[in-house]
Amino acid sequence: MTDDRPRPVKTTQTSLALVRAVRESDGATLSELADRLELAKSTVHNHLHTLVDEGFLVRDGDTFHVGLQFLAFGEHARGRNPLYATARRHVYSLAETTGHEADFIVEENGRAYSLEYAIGESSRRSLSESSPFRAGNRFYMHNCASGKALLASMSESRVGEILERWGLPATTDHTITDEAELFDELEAIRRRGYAVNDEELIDGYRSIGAAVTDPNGEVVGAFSVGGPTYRMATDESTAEELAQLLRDEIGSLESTLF
Amino acid sequence: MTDDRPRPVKTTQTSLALVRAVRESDGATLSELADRLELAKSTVHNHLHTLVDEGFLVRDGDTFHVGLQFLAFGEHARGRNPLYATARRHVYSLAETTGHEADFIVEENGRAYSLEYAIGESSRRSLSESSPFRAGNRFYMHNCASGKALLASMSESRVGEILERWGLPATTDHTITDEAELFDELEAIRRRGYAVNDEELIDGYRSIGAAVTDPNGEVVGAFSVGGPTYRMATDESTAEELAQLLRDEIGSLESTLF
DNA sequence: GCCGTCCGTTCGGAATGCGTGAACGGAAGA
DNA sequence: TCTTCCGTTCACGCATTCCGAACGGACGGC
Repeated sequence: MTDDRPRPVKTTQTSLALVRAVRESDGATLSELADRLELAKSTVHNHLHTLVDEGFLVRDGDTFHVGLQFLAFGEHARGRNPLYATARRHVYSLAETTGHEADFIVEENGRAYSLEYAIGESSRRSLSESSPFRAGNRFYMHNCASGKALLASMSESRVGEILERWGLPATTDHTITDEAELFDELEAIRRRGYAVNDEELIDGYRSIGAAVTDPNGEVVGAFSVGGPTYRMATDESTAEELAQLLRDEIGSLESTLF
Repeated sequence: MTDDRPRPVKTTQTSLALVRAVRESDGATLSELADRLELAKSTVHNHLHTLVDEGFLVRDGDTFHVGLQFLAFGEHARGRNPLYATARRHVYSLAETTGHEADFIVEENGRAYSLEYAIGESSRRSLSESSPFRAGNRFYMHNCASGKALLASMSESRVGEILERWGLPATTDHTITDEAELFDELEAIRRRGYAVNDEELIDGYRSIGAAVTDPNGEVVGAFSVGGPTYRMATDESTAEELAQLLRDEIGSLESTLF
């Protein structure tokens, strides 16, 4: 049900598809991309060269990479969020005090974007920095802890819009794919005060999240703390303990900003 | 002399021009953009909607903003640089010990991109965070300290290529616009061991920079430290002092990485 | 309460410029 | 040397983009 309301600009779409493909394969050659997207080499050629010219791709020998030009736009978008400067410090603080992975997430267009991500010392050593998480990551709202925390604080109609737009795609066997089940879960989150993600996003990854609301009661973002299942106990007391840390951090943020 | 070698994809160019315009005006409406780029409203309409659909723009009421989607690409590009993770810590360290602004810069396609930027406590208070600098910023090589430090460590032919591609545009009265003068300056930098930027980029801004080279002697990046002229003395001893700090930091980085 | 003006949106039509495929040249590797 | 891969070039035909005019809704002045 992804109706392209107005007439989409196909040329732009293919250019962007190329950029996306370059990122996904972490560098690709012209022929690889032509095969992958089923386009003529000459077509890809023209697109790649204009993208390089614009600074959005870089050529290194015969392989193309994502250009640093993106960084300025990304930083601009991130910096526009009034919470970012403050929230990032709390992410670092959370990562340090818990030793787990922490991030701050906001909603945009029905998707959850990580604005800052950090990993605690203890986890960093064992993971050797190989976490799939990183600032800028985009998630669905229904299968990550922060996303669910955000949804739980939204109006039912807003949640409905988001579900209609993005559905409930599954990424693991534990992902909630039933709408009624999700609404029950959101109710539980509101009661509990925090959200739990138990391998719903990635197998072997568990996390808990809590939302930040502004004085008008609008949700403006969410923090989460998580890690591999063997390091994140399931019992309620540990969860409560982490949730308390989240709440403290959020309280401190809210008192400085609002 | 910006010859578009192959046939540029004009549609992609206008899409990107729109994104750029949105960023420059920090949010813009459809009509504003149509006026600005001299395009029909319907054309802009189609472009904006596909860009929103792809997540590269967001719509907030009637104004469009740069989307968070850029962040993932930017972080990806930045993370590809093998020095980044280490260099960023040194940027923070430099900002803290000097109290000034510090950044780490790399060259891509003949331009200098800031990968990380930080501002020392003492400066932050007085500037109230209003610095024009930020990670992702793109500079010309010839009018910033790090850029000149990079050029000074490159082969003459490489420098020639860059100058041919980008020229020597002036941003202040102090910008070096003469090629011979620039080469003299680069010679002086090599002799001195560090580069100085005295209001060549922005009026009232002074900085010094030094390059990082890998074991093969290739330049891989540069650090710089700077601030408003009233806080950055011109006398050689202060410059030498800061240069020494830069050298120490670079030495420490090189010993951990190489 | 009405008209003027602004916004974004829609749609048919027309020319532009995008996409193709075949041919070229150059760099490796067999 | 011959093969095979790469990226590059070019002329052609048609899909697509771009336009302009018309529409509908929101706002504000008169």
